[in-house]
Amino acid sequence: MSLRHAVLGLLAIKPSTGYELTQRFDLSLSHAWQASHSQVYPALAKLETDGLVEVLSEGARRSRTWGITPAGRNELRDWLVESEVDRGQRNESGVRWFLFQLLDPADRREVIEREIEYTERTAAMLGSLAGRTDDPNPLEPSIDLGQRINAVMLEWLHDQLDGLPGDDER
Amino acid sequence: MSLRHAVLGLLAIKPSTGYELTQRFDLSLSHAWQASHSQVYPALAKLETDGLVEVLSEGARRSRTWGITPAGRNELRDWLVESEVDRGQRNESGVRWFLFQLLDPADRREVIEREIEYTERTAAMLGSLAGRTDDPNPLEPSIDLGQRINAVMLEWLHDQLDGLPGDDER
DNA sequence: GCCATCATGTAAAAGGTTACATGATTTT
DNA sequence: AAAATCATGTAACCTTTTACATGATGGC
Repeated sequence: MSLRHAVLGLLAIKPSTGYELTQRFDLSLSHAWQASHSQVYPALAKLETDGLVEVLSEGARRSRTWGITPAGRNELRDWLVESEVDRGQRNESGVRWFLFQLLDPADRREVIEREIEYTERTAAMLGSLAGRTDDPNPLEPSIDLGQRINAVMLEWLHDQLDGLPGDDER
Repeated sequence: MSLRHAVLGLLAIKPSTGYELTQRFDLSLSHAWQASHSQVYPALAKLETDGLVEVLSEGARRSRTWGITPAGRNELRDWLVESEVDRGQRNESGVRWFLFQLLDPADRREVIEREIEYTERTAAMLGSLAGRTDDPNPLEPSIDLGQRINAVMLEWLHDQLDGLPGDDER
């Protein structure tokens, strides 16, 4: 279970209310982890009983701002450094590309073109994230990685398109 | 739910018993999808009532070999071509790299080195898969993609290592 | 005063993992 | 004959998603 670690991590970056955490899962972690508020609130309650997070302040509308405790930082650090990475992560795109070969050329073309569009949109999004020279962005490394992977993905997709039986033949 | 589609896909490649399917999930799809036998058997039963798979033959030890029906092929094709890709795939490594910045340089070095080892092992494994020139491998494209992504990953990891505060300073 | 949004929670249903259970065949 | 492996299934538990439910505040 790494929902708790994702929550700890987000709180280590910045204290937040449960509501804000839900938004941050959507904005900055949606490509890697999702959690809706119905998971976040119980998770915070559990982390509190474990002494890993604490309420820093209470605000309007019954809101509570949570922060990570020193014990929470230890737990997070141990997870990141000492624990085994779970490599058996489910990946729907992986399944799709694995089964891709079963499609006839016309369908393959359609799938590839759809994916090229998506990849180009992602590239643009990553580009705008990286382009902010004003602040020294601590996320720069993972954005950079995303851009590099996106680039090879695009290349590969075009190679796959080129490899299709040409529609100029008769 | 794409467990059903993964099962349909594997059966579209080759008819199998439930037991063999479990093994094939482990061998060829473990990087993208896992399913244990306790998931596979009920899934086959469900797919049968839906008319998407059928028993082709019964063998020793009460074993039954399943195949995909024409309706099953339609369902699989529709999923691959017509349905939206679920992009919100959970990715523990993604979370880890996102939170990576929170670690101090010594810990970062440890994590990167561990990851370089893993990536090199993966590269070797992919290389041996791709090196089989004897059969025209229909999985070649996804192996190729895996190799390319692995290569940028390795580059990025070395760049991250180089970017760490040097331990030659005093 | 009404609506949108902020804010927090619980409950039901679906999906997935681990453990339990059993029997048949092959290998040693 | 015992052990390993093939082969299938169910049950309990945990996690995740979707739906239900409610109240507070700020802007119009």
